[in-house]
Amino acid sequence: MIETKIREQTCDAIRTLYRHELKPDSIGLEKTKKEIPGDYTIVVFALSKISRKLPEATATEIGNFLQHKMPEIATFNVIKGFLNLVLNDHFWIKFLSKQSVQPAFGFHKPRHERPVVLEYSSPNTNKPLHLGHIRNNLLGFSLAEILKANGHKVVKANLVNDRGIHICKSMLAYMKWGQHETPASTGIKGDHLIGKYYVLFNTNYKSEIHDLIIKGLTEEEAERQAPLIVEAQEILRRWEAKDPVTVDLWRTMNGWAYEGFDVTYQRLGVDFDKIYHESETYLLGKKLVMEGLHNGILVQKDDGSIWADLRSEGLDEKLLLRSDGTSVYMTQDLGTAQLRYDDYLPSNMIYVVGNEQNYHFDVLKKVLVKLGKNYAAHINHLSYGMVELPQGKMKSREGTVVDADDLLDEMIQTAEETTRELGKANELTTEEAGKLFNTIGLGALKYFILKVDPKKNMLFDPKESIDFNGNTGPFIQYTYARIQSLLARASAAGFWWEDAQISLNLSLLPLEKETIKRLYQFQEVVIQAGDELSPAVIANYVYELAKGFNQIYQELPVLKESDGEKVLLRICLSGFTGSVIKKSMKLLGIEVPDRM
RNA sequence: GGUCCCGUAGCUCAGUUGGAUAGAGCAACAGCCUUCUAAGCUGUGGGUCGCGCGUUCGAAUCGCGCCGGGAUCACCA
Repeated sequence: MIETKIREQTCDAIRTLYRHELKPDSIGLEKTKKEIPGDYTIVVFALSKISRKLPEATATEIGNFLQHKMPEIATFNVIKGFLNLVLNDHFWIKFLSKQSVQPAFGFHKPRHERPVVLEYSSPNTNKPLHLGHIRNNLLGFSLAEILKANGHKVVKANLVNDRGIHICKSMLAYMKWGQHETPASTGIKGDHLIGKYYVLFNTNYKSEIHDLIIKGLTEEEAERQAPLIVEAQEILRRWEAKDPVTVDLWRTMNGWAYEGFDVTYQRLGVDFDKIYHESETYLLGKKLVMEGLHNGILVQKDDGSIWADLRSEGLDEKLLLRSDGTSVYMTQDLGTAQLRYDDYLPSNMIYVVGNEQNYHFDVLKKVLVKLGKNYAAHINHLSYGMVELPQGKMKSREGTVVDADDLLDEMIQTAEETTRELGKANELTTEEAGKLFNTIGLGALKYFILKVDPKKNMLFDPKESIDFNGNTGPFIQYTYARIQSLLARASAAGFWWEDAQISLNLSLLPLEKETIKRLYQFQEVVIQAGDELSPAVIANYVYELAKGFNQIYQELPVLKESDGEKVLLRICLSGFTGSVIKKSMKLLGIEVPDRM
């Protein structure tokens, strides 16, 4: 990469001119601002201490040295302490003509090392997926693509939370009021049917609490003593005791949830290499806890409950096993971490989990360290922000959630309406049109979510449906489709961009050069997205790329250009841009249509 | 209350290993389709980067203190 070379040569310049050693990384190198002539800028303020000369003089000396040593540098200019280097067009055109045809451009060769286990999705089987889960799933899938592009082996793992008190609540409500209805008998998608009973439980539980408070109990007492919660706890005990009737219903209802989830996953276009079930990992967790107790690392209280004392590490005590011997969330997560480590010996275990669980992961790591597990250091919590509605946080129990399936339906429907209004689907078959609406609707949704920095909370307003103009998925898809149309016309005229022989002596217009430079950047953007675990880096990049291309498309003729050499250059530039758009979108899990 | 995160244009977001006059989109207004797809392009207006102090040649970016918002501190997950 040219940046590396500039850094190294700058160090060489400083060594030669000022007898001083610097590391290439310590050179302040950035892309030149748009309004100023130049491609790369070296910030020399800090170097003037070494040269003991004014910043301008230092910059000029280094500039002269670099221009002499690097044939890529055409000229340079100095503004205050900024040394702006102008690379010659030859360099950029050579890059374009060589790299545009490399299928692996921007991607790294597989590294032969231990895999990364990337956990994402991890639904609870007591309710259907909502917008928060969509963010999780899109982030997880995209990150897997990005890590693969960086040469990592990735195991996409889904840890299904299929046991616990929350499932028992849905089960209890079903036993009481279900009247043996099933997804088949009601026509309701399995996960939604279960969600219905979860809500039903909570409604009735709430009114029981209300009644008890009226009878004089405190809120806390009422929450603990309400008959429904006591019954649900009894079901959890029966389940852990493997009571056949309980296990049977549990298996049936979870099966409904899985059927429902599979449909939603498929629509979202996400998948997994490995499914873990809490019901299969909690026993290992229990075992780890018991070992810790016997080794004196954990403590047991009088009521039989088992705890980790983390007070010396700035946290509190943490329950690991209830007094009745049943497991909590942390118990199984200890087991899952161990299992995952044993299964893959991963170099890195990434958990895509919301930032509301930051404390959980602090505790998880510290407990594992206490238990002597060195792999705790490789646990990496990708803590993403909440999706908030205008009224605030979504709450399943209060019904203020944006359901995943409903949202997908709406997005696809809006895509259809918009496309028809523009009169664009007329020539397509029903099947093609359906696929296109799906591509656009999902593209809009996915891009909307992924363009935001994962770590930040984001707002979704259901009343203002997601846009299709401006900085959006469909805008980028549209740019891609335009390019494909252009290339089709080009090949009809006898030009194939893949084997275009571009003259290296052309001079570039500012718009052309800008886009070539941006294509060059793709390589570092992929690395940055991988380092930062941030699809948003890719999303913002591809938007800039598409925007820049649209400017070219609008202002410069491609096929109608009179200079044949220029036609080749622009076709090649168009084809390369299309290819990088497609790659970027693939890293986001977004498809691009050839026509729209 | 303790811990952590956030606060950039009317709205949604970029920009944060310190660098040049702080950027996009949406919304508003004004233009551009007899020429490669107008889901596009061009232009105008819109900012005490929450507030204050400090570090620095230089702060939206780093430090400290406030103000405002959120998360979490469960024998929930």
